[in-house]
Amino acid sequence: MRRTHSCGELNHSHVGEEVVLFGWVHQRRDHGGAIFVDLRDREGITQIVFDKAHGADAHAAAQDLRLEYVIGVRGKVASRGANVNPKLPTGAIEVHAEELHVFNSARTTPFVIRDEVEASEELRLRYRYLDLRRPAMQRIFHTRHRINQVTRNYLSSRGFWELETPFLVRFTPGGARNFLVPSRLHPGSFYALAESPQLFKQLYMVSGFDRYFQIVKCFRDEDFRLDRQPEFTQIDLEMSFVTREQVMEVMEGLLARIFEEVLGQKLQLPLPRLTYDEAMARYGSDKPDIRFGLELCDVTEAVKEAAGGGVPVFAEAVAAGGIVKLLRLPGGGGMSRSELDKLEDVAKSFGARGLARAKIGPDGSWTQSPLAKNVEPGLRARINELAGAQEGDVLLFQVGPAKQVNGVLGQLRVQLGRKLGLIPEGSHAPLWVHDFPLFEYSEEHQALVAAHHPFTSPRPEDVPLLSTDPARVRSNAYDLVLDGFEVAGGSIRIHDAEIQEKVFQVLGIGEKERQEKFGFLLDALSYGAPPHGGIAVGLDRLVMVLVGADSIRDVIPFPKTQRGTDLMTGAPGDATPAQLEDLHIRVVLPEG
RNA sequence: GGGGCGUUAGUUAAGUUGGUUAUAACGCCGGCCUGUCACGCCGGAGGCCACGGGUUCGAGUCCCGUACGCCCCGCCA
Repeated sequence: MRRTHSCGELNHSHVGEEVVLFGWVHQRRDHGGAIFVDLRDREGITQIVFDKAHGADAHAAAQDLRLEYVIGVRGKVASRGANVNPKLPTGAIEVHAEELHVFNSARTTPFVIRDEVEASEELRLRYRYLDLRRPAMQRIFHTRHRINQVTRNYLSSRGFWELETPFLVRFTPGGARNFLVPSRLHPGSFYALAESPQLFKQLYMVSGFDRYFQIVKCFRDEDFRLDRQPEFTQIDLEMSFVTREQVMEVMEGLLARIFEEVLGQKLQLPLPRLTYDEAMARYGSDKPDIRFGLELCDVTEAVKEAAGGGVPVFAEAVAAGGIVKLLRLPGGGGMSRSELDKLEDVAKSFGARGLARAKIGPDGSWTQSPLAKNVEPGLRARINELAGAQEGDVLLFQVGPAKQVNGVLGQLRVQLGRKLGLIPEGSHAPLWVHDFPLFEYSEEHQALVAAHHPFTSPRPEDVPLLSTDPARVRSNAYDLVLDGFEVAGGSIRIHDAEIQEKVFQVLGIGEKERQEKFGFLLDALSYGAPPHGGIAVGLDRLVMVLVGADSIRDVIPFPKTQRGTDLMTGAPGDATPAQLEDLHIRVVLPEG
């Protein structure tokens, strides 16, 4: 037997043809004289009918079929007349089996291979090859394939060359923790698995390749989140002789093509933009989900003018240089005390000390709030005015350092937006966030560190600040944000030796350290480097958002669990003493 | 490193203030059935209640610890 068609393509036009289908037994309905089998392959499901009239031997053999047997069927395509199954694309026809061949039987699977049957994720990961049989999973990876294809076609058409970079690289400090690979030939020396192709793509620009892209794995030994895995894929690109506008234009074009191809949606270009400061002020996040409102309201100035307005925590916060912001929940006054208490617990889990609140009563009075007793009417009225508070609303306050206040309210906003059903189903809202600070203060190092990486260029108008007030320098960096996820980030790099020198000074990286760590790149930049910049897309995250998956694991074929293990293969595993000896490695396990 | 939630037939879940034989659905096995399509009907098998301690006359249920899974903080230039 040789396959003539897939299980997803037969329709009325094939009626009367003899066909051969191969696939898995998806469902079996035995009516005695007739046995119906839904045959499944990658492309779809076709109903096969076994009965004595069309094939007595086949009908007899079909009685032994069980779920997930792998079979081949030869038979004639027949119309189902009025008895169509509207749920199947092939529902207008069926195949009357004349010959059945069983390629392989199958043990009873740990879970039924069907979209509606939800097994625990743990079990799905242990039997990932079975989980991947589910049509819903196959659709995801087909989508992922199409995004790859669109990306290659689009970027090639825009003059980009697909070029590769090494995974085994020299360890470079800063940034994500690297996975280390011991060198057998150089005892005591290690490669690092590349956390990104960053330095190599810049070298391609120095080499004159002009426009590079790559769909590439990156490795980062950091803790996991629902959108973070230790190995993930980037669509990485870099361009010579461009401004950030040109990089953004290419990226927007790519995203628009992907939206059109995958969702059939036209994307309105150019995309909206927010500065980092604006994003933090209005949404409390540098990756805001702008599919819904519920914006934060800053009342710091009003509190300052009123000298705390009789509320001790307000007064303390502004005296210490902190801020006061609130989230107004329209109609939130209907929430019960315990609901609000739960919200306070949520806020605490985000690092808040508490969650002061006020329900708005008639005439703008505040009720059910410790604030209500203390607050001066003048400040209360001003805050109500700034927040647009109406009777029946509830105001949720955070006071303290800006970073904490924005962090807590920003996360609370997302949680509430989801809980209150403010996010329109199936909608997407991409935007740019730009003008990030070039440096940020690291508590750990008690010093300014690069917010992006040390080769990110400052905004030209901020260059003078490098010597006077480096903390205020904004960068030529930009993130593409989609529905609350950072799906791409990039920057225009420094190609001017003088500016690079100043950045290193701010970062406290001396001559010796530079040569040691980045010498090859600095050398390269000194031999005639074009102005250049680029961006890298987190492909897994993008796919996750576009297909509506709950986690990045659903769009990676063989992902790791949160503790970094592969439940199917058992990785990571032990090394043999001989392997360790070869690598000149001795294992010292932690105590206990 | 820290916080939270979970773990009961093959699977997904229920299991009351601690109380006799731990339920259901799907799956599995056997039988019947020629128009089902989440087929239907009849019958059956299937349990170290994650693991280890403890409290108690008595623990799936209460307490402590461990393992595993998930979510979050830190971390992710």
